[in-house]
Amino acid sequence: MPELPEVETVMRGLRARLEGRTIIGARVNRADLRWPLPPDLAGRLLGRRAVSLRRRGKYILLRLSDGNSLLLHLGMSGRIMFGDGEADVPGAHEHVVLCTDDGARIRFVDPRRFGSIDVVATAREDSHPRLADLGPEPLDAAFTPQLLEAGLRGRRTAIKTALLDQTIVAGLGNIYVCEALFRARLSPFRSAHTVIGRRAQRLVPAIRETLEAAIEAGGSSLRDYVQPSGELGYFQHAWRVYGRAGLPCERCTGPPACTGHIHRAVQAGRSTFFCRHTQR
DNA sequence: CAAGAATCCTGTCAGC
DNA sequence: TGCTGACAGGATTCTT
Repeated sequence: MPELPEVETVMRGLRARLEGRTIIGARVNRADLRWPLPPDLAGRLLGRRAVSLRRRGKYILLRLSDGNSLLLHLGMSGRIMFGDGEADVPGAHEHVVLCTDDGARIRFVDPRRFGSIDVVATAREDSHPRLADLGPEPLDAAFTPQLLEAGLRGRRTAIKTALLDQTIVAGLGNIYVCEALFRARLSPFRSAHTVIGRRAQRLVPAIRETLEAAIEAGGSSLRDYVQPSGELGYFQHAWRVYGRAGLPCERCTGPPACTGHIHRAVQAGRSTFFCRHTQR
C-alpha cells in the first residue's frame, strides 16, 4: 500500500507521538507477519526510550535508547493508528500495540500481514538485509539523472518495471511510478536503458515533484488508508493516470478537443496506467 | 545475470 | 442478499 509519501507521512506522525517518549507497555497479538516477529519483541521494547525516527525507502526506523532500532515495513495494508486510554479488546488485525509514558497508544494494524517488523543494532542499520541493497533516496540531492542512468544501464526491462525495483530507486510503488512517468511524458513500456540524457533529466524531477506533491498532500490513500492521526489521506484526488482507465487525459483534453484517454495495461503482473499520446 | 511468474493474506467490489 | 472471481499500495523466492 503505502509508498514513499505514505510511509513518510506515517513516520512523521510516529515521530510526533513517539520521539523522546518511553515505552511503558508493549503487546504482541500476532507474531506471524511477513516473517515471524523477533522473539520477545515486547520485552525488547519495554522500558526503552524512543530516541529518533527516520525513513529509508518504504521502511521506518525507530532508534531506541538501548542501541537497537526497530525496523518497520507496512507491506500492502499496514497502518499505524493512534489512540489513548486503557487496554481493551484488540481490534481486528491489531498485531502490535505500544503504550508510551504520556498515555498514548500506538497500534500496528495489518489485515494482509505483508508487513514486517525486525530489530537491528542501530550501528548496523544500513547493513540489514532489507536495507543493504536499497537504491538511492529519490528526494536526496544525490539522486541525479546521472545516478538514475547508472542504475538503468544495461536493463532491457520496461522503465515501469525498473522503477519498481527498489535497488534502482528506493520508495517508488505502483501508483507513483505511473504518475511520475506521466509527468515525465515517458512511455511505461520504453526499455529502461534508453532513459538517458534528456529523458533522464525529465524523469528525475518528475519523480521528485510527484513524491513531494504527495507528501505535501499528506500521503494518498486507497480505500481505507488512514494517516496516523486517523484522518484519511487525500492525494488520490490528484491522481492524473492511476485508476483512471477510460477517463480523459488531462493533457489531451482542453480545446482543441482530442480523443486521448487513459489506458490500462499489465506489466509484470501489475496494472499500468498511461496516456498513449503524450507518453513516449 | 536478468526477467517474469508464483506466492504470501485478507478485504472489497462488480457481476450474476 | 449471497456467491464467485478479479483485483489491490509490496517484495521475496522460484523458474525460465
